[in-house]
Amino acid sequence: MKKNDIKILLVDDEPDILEIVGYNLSNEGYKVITAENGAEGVKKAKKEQPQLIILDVMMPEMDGIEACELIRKNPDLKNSIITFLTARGEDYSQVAGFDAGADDYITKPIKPKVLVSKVKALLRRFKEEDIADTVKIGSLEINRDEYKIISKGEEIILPRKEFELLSLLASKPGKVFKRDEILDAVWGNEVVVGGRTIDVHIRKLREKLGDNSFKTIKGVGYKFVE
Amino acid sequence: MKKNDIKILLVDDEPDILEIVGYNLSNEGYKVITAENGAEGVKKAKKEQPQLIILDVMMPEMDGIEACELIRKNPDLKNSIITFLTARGEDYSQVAGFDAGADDYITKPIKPKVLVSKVKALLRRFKEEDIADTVKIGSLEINRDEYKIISKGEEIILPRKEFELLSLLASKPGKVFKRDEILDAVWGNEVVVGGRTIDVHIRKLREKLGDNSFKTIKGVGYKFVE
DNA sequence: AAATAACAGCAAAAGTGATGCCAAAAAATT
DNA sequence: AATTTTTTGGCATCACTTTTGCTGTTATTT
Repeated sequence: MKKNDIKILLVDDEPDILEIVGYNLSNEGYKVITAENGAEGVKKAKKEQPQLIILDVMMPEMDGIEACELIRKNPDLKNSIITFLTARGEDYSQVAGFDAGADDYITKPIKPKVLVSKVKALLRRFKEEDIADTVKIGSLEINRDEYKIISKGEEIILPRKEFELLSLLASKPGKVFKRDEILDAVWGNEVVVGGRTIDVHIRKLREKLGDNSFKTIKGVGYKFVE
Repeated sequence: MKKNDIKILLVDDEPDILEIVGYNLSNEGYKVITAENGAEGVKKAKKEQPQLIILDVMMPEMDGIEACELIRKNPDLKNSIITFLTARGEDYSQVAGFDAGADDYITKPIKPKVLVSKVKALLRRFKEEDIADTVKIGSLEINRDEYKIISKGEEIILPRKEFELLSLLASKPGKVFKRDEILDAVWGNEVVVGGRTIDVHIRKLREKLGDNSFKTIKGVGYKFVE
């Protein structure tokens, strides 16, 4: 998982906090989602499945503790890390927060450096877990692990040869692959297949992904463009 | 792992701190080991393999930061949780501490209730990872200890191979496991079994858990999806 | 400009190979 | 010994792959 795939949900009723914390985390490369109250926070947590949730304790309507409990009840979110934002001296809320299932708390006033260090430390474990072998080209996402691709948000499962062909072409967008090269890479240099084989696979890919992505260079080969 | 099997190493040069923190944690049922300086702390950490290490930052001879770095270098201790004890306002040491590989910090003066809550919270993650050897994926719950699974609330006992196969596939939902990989992981690379063996086990699992969870990627392998 | 040749697109058909399924044998557990 | 689990081989099937023959297009030659 790359850094910019890590989502952090920030829940606070003060726009200033949202602004400054959000800015600092975005700057570090994280994808930041914000919510302005507990209810909205819970909703977005369920929808976005963030790895880290930063919850202000003191909020109108639904406070952080309650939101935390609701979030923890959701099984999909049980691996998320939840940390509270709390003013110095609110020791009571620390205890209650931990009981509600929080992993940590951050005290206000917030110091950007401390915050970022803390977030990194909290996420360290999470990061180490899964590094997906996935490549992104524009709106196309190729996932070698799962033998599937995501095009325009839609998941498509491709047969082996088609997948490998796409995988090859998309590995260097813009580069023209000669027919020989393709044959070598996808079919292996021992196997000999007829001349029209590649075309047919290209056609299948065009059907599934849209014509415009695959350009034919006559007499040479094919290339993939965004 | 029972609570009284959990070891906490406490490193501080002030006997008072050792006394009060140690007392509170012992009271909670944890096994507490103490050290009075950094060097001793590192030594005991290596020897005792505690799950949680609480390090005072300010100590004569070897300070907490240095000790932390040394501990983190030890591969056996890389899963230990390290938290610093620091006086309020020492923001510098917080940052340096995280850089040195700490997971958290606790500010002095220490409030027993906060301390205990925090320790519990820190250990919770640890417990979930290593102790409760059970994994949840959607409505499926896999209990490696007892070789059984819970699917849609119903408890199912699976034979070894079936269990291991499911366990493997479900360990990374979505990921396609190639036949070779499966053979390696479940059967071991020395043993050679016929080609139809995997199919049959997949079939059994499909019978027991429902068709839709196991997808076949022809020419590649299988994957588990929710 | 017309004729020719080379090339790629296309659809359908044929080929192939991997997987599903079964029933039965072998092995392991009880 | 009885039962359960695991493996196996045969067969059918289906998905994927490759071929085929045709068409249209582009490039080359005359």
